[in-house]
Amino acid sequence: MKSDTWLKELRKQGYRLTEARRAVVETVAQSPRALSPTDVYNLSKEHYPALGLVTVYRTLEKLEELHLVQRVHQEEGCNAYLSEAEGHQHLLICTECKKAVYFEGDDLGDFFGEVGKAHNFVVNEHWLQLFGICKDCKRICD
Amino acid sequence: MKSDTWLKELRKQGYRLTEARRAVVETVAQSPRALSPTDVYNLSKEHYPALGLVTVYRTLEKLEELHLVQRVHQEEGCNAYLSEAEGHQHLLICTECKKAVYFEGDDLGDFFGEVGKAHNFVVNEHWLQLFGICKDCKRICD
DNA sequence: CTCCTTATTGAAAACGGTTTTCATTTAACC
DNA sequence: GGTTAAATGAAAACCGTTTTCAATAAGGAG
Repeated sequence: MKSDTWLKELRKQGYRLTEARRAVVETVAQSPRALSPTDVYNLSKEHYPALGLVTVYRTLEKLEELHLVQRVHQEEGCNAYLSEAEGHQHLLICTECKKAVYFEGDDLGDFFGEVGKAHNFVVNEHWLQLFGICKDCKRICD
Repeated sequence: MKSDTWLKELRKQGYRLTEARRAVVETVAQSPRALSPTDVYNLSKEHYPALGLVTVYRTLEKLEELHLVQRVHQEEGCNAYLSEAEGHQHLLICTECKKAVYFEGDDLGDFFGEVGKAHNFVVNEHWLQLFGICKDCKRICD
């Protein structure tokens, strides 16, 4: 269970495990799409109604510090959070249902180096995201 | 002169040419890096002190509508604006001085299609940005 | 199990960037 | 020059995020 791993990791860092934190972690860990703080708040409140929005912000901050979640940029906003993949991966996001999937992009490093060289840059980071329609949503559109 | 082209384009769309608008357009058109609304405000004020921040927002909005500028996402924020390139191009940004350069990425389409197929997605948009250090800043770092 | 310390919490206030409102100004056409 | 509606800047409203603070509760010590 991903949320248990996350909780264990939080504990290992010396953070306390509270009901509020558990609710937030559970929500984010099991979501197939990136969630905004408000999304997390609304979803988590169902399991822990006393939850405050502030706690959502603070917990997301910690999860990001520990590289358990990452911030995702989309057309609709740049403040959504998603479980991070292990290793260096990139995102493929469905523009209909917002489902997010990771893929490997190892092959691209060389190309990026070339681009850099051509412009007299030393490239040391890249940021790649694909957008499309997933099979499930495609079916509905047709 | 890029700013003249932009002003002409605004006029063509029926917008009026004001001093405030000229100042904003000039600032953004000639900037080598993406600028936040506040950046634009401060820089433009030097040429037109009566300028209001609201006008900056409104003008940037129009320039974006006309695809003369695009919004750029960076570590520091997602609300900076840069002249748009003609055709489909990607950005290479210096993390030191923020200078932005466009490059062609035509070769990548096939790869992206493959990634999509492997995950049962129809990919119809991609978002790619490289970050590095430009020659000028490299010299200073060394 | 109970006590104690201190991290964590939620409510409310503060904050900062963006948008709306509105009376005034001014560009563009006659 | 006169007219009209678009555009302007100041102020207020707005909204997502952060800070403040007193109350709560997690988790280690006894």
